[in-house]
Amino acid sequence: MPDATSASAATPAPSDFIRDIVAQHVAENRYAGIVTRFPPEPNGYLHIGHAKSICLNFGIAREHAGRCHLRMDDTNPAKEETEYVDSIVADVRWLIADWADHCLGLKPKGATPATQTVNGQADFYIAPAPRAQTGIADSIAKIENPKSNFETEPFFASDYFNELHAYAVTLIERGLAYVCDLSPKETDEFRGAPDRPGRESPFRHRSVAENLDLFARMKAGEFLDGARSLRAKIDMASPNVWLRDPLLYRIRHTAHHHTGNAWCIYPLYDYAHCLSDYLEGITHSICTLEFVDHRALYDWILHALGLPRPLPHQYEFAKLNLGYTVVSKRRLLSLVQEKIVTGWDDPRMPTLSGLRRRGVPASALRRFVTGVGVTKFDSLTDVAVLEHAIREELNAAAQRRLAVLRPVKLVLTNLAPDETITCAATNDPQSATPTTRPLALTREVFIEGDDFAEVPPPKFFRLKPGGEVRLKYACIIKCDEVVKDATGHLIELRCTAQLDTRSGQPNADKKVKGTIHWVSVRQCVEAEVRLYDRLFTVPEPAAEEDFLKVVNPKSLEVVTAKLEPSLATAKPGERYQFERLGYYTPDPKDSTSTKLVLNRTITLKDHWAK
RNA sequence: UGCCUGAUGGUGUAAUGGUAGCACAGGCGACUUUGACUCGCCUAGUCAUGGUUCGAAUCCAUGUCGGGCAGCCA
Repeated sequence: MPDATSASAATPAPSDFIRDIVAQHVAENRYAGIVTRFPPEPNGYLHIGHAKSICLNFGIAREHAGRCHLRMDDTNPAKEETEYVDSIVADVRWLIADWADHCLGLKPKGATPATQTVNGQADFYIAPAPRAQTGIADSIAKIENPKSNFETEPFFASDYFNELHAYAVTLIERGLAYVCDLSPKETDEFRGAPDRPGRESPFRHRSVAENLDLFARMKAGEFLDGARSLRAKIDMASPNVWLRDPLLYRIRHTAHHHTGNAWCIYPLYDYAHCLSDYLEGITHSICTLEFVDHRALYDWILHALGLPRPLPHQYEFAKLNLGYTVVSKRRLLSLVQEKIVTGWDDPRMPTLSGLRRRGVPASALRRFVTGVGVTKFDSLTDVAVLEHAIREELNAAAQRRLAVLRPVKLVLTNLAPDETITCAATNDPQSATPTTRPLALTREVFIEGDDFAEVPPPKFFRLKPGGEVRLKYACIIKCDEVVKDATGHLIELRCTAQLDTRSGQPNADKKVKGTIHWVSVRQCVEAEVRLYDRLFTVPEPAAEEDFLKVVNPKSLEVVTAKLEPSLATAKPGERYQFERLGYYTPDPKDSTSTKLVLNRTITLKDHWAK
């Protein structure tokens, strides 16, 4: 199987109960090929919970040389917008890049299902854009650039409205669906309760001819919203409430983002989803646990139609719950509206766009969700697992740099004011063939405020009065004097540099307990650095009565940092490890060539801090 | 007092009738010009009670606890 990343090449293919089922089907030759789908509703931004689903669906497609269709589940005209379609495509593209983009199933722009004959029976089918012809990378590029005349696009459930309508007519003709005049409120009352059977609608036994006529008039726009609906005729006494004559179509005189004003009746999820899967030739329709009860309806609709091709099946897994985070759309929205964050892509948000902006690599998200596994157990995953995955990826990929967040001036009294000593700093210590860059040591440097303590706590092995530490990549220094102003505030530290302890010098091997980072006062650059922390103070903010009350007031701290000069040209997309501090990346929105703005993706692990 | 679904260390997840393992977190130590990384060691678990079996996390029964379901949302 194709695999571009070395990290995942070393990782064995994941195994879980759904993959076991798929493998079984492959062994049995049940389908011609494996086709999954990721079907978001374009009414919000994708978040880390979606990442689990995306990686599962694309992962399975990838492991079986199959396809995963990206489909907009857009059957509700009132809630969906084109703006979201674009962000969803971009987020999915980013998450699967260099991993499963060869499995991304798209369709020719504007394509709708075609009629075909299977075993002498009429059938509808929508073919994906051929891989060889369009070239995934090419088609994606065009999708991402709306100015170009692209020829592929995601699948849209709304592209199937004609076929869905035809299927509904078939259901009516078979006496399996009827037009119901009950109001929404009455429908509710007639449905009964989980422990109490429902009652049949008085309109349940209309003739086929009357149902056909009424349904046609619904479509023609003769009735008001909610005045009538199309219902499946199943069983009002079923213990499964979703089988109590569920609604198939509702009337909505509302324009749709994709079909405009072509329709005033719109199919509901349960009706549209199984058939969309069928039309696209999906084999494994994987969704979350809340749809378990809907599976009987999924199967009922497909079987009621007597469709000629192999039917898709639905499988359910538990969605991701992550400690210290919320993902529900309502809560995410209120974080934005209450201005607790700056937007959907605020680096503290668990949205894919927020995580991306924060500097989290897509590979880290994939590593994370793979590690979490796929089960039916409703669990709460420790954020530490996510953080670990991020550090793993970044440790291997990020260039090392020196930066000081909270500068304290330090004077090397035995260096002349204009003297510079060039040191070699390692860029990539994890590499088999590390490279270096020059760093200038000067008389005045900045060190981290945290790295000096006038009254050191026990086991403090950084700088203290009379103590020695190594300046990373330079030499050992000794703190001779602490200079303070009249109010007792620290002005500067006066130290002696032991130049013969530099690399290559006679005493290079001299050991000291601590090594600290630094930047030259004369040669550094300044930057705004945004220090992010978790957004909430409790592991399960969604369980709070008011989750806004447990927002972490210190989730963002902004500092003006001093950076080594090589960082002056840092560009968005680049990721650095500031030694002894953490991983940082230029903010793609706010960082400019004249004003550097960096986001802290994550700190380094720090046992000492505990 | 309905239906569906689940329960393995602190957390997540393996073991599909045959040695309860892995990862994260935590602890101790080694290494270290990053208190990082890496490496070694350690802590800690089968919801309960019965049953079947030579043998049960696994199969059966009962119970307990958790999650989901009664939108013309998805």
